[in-house]
Amino acid sequence: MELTELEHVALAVIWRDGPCTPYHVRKQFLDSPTPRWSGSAGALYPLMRRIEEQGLVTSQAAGDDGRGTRHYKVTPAGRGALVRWLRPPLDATAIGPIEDPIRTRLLFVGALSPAARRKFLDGVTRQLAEHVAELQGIEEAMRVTQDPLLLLAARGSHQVARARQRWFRDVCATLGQPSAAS
Amino acid sequence: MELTELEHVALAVIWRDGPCTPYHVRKQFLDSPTPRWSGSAGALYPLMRRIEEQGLVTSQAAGDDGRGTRHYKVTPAGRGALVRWLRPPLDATAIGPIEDPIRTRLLFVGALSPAARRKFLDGVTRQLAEHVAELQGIEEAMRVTQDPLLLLAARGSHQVARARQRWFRDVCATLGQPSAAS
DNA sequence: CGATGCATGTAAGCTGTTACATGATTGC
DNA sequence: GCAATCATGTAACAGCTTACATGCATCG
Repeated sequence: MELTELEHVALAVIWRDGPCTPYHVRKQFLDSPTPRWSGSAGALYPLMRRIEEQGLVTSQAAGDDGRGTRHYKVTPAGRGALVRWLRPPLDATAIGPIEDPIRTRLLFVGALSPAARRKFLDGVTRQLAEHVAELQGIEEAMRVTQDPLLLLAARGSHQVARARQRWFRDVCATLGQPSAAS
Repeated sequence: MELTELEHVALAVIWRDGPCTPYHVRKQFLDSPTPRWSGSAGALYPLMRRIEEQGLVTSQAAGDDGRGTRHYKVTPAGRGALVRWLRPPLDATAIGPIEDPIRTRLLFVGALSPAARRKFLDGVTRQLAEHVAELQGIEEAMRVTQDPLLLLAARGSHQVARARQRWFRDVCATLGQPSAAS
């Protein structure tokens, strides 16, 4: 009966975007600038039937549509589940440490020759710079949409990416000079 | 033939910690301060047999052990796979945007009443402060171990967490002044 | 010598992905 | 009217987790 993160987010999208189709929900994931889920049909169509069986949403056939499209909206019970999801204290996995594949790889740079290690540091520095620039662009774009929540979210990913970039500069400074540490 | 992230990390641990047992590898995940995988036996025992079949590691029975313990070490081919994993350009999922469940939830705070929204902002602020303090403690602990890579990694999670905390202060300022006194 | 924890391993299940199939709609 | 895309859906699989089973070791 416990909902997964994806189920919660799908429920939240249905709440926010009124009666809407499974495809609309999918598109939120497909179009997300910071994709965490693929928005695959194989995940979402069964998911929406599942939460309907649990009484969190109801659906209604779209009369004029020949392919059996159904429009979903949240029930009071679904609204309750949504509010519980947002009510502190948030569970540890929501607050907890964020995974960072670069940090993971860094632990094993000892496997590289000095030359390869320098290439690693330089390459990642460059890729991080590109990544930060991209997120900055997204933030600009969100500023135009006038949606304060989307803008705040975009600022979040941008700022976290910049912190990561600053951290990696530190890493380069520490590892770049051989025997600078002791 | 393409290795997953967990397979790569396990391979890297075997490289770093010399001939070692599956249980040793498991423990690295079990004891990690920033856990991404559970270190479950069900994942790791089959995994290590799998990468042995691929010729990335070899194993050898520990003579004096009655339970068939085997010690694994990486082969030249495994070393090659490890180096390829670390060679830029890193794939997009390694560089790309970091997921943040708080950011996700923020998009739907509109579902909350003003009072509940205030509780959300205050509660998350407090939880983030605790989280940052914990990561700071881990960084201090790593400073003592004298391992520069572990220290850099701990600094990374700490600094990213602080950036997230600063961002959330911005969020609070934008969405309504919380009673943030602490 | 019995309880507790260390260590190896398996079975089943959950969650989501990729790939495919198919019908409806739209644009040229 | 035909191709491209929109939209719905299913089947098979991948990757990991939880829960269990079991043998060895250690310490009171």
